[in-house]
Amino acid sequence: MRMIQERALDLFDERGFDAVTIEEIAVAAEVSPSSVYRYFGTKEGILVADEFDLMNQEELVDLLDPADPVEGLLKAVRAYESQPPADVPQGEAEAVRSPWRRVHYFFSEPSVRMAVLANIDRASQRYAPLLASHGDLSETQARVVSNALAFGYFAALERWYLDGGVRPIADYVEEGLAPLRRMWPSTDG
Amino acid sequence: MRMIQERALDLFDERGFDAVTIEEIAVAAEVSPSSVYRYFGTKEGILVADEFDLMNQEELVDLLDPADPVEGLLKAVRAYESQPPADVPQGEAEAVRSPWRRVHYFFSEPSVRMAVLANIDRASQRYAPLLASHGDLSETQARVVSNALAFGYFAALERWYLDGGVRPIADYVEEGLAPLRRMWPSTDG
DNA sequence: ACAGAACTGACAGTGACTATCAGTTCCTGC
DNA sequence: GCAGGAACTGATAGTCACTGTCAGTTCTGT
Repeated sequence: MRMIQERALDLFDERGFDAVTIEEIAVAAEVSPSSVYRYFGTKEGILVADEFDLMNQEELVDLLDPADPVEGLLKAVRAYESQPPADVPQGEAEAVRSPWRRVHYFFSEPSVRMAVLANIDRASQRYAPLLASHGDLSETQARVVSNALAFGYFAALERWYLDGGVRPIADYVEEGLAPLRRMWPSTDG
Repeated sequence: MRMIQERALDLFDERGFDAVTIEEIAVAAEVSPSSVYRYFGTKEGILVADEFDLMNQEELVDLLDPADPVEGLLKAVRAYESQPPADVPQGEAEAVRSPWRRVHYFFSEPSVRMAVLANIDRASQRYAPLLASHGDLSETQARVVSNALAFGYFAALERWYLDGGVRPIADYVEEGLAPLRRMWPSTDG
């Protein structure tokens, strides 16, 4: 399954997202096209799959403290960035390990961008109830704030991408989401 | 062109979005499938097209005052809601005029939802520079805040939909986006 | 009346995605 | 060991959204 992702990524980098067919990916990964769809559902899913499981884990309920969600989000991003590089041979170099290679397609390929938006939307839908139950927000407000955080993160990630991915993502999240912190005046300063 | 939209909407209401093909829509609207694609680009576009031209107009630069964008957004929504009913015969009843009929698909049909998200994303991208130039936000912050507003509006609209569309949309926007107002403390209270 | 632009329909083709069926592997109870 | 079922995989056929192109038509401006 990781095999499919890596082979697909190789082909995408080589010839572009649109120019690669599922059939070719299947051949390169030595599986059937059926299996590709079983695993990822869509072509975009190969790139987007579980990218935001970062937000899926129930364990993150603690992390995304409703009293200060921005700080929680920052913690999650920092944890993600500092996580031990995936079980990839060190020699394969940064290109494989770094999020850049995949994230690049999030913002350069329109259909992938849409898939990411949909994923963030789903993550936000799951998070909103937590915000409503633990905070002092109405359901509507919780949904709005949840979207503000989730898509605010997306905006920060895009800035990171547009800057070439040199500085840590967390820097952009911290700076970009600073205005949103005013929403919780009790934790200001 | 409005003909295509209305005929398509009739078919969607009758048999469901997925069960209707572009071919059938073309036949019903007495045009060729080519024309449908020329006008709307995608099947979802028939429902989503210019739904957010509300935000496209440059005239809204004045409306979406960077000093108080939430209030500006509210004004825009109120203006949209109170606009004279489209040139539809009065007899055809509310169902055609009201936004409900189309918005319904925004939240019930996943692919349409994705298209709406993409549209909001584009609108936000256009608005962010205004926020950066007129306000005291960095580019990254402007982008984040722009997304917070745009997708916050989306969340409020969904709540309106989930409630059955009985109260005005502006009510949900006003209530839902209240927390975001704290971002501009100067205009608070 | 005429040249060119703008619009439309017809056609052929691509490829993502679905549904279904049959074969294989793996896990369980006896 | 071995029947039986669940889980996984591959193969096939089919649908349909979407693209590109070309020819015919209508609508300009001069």
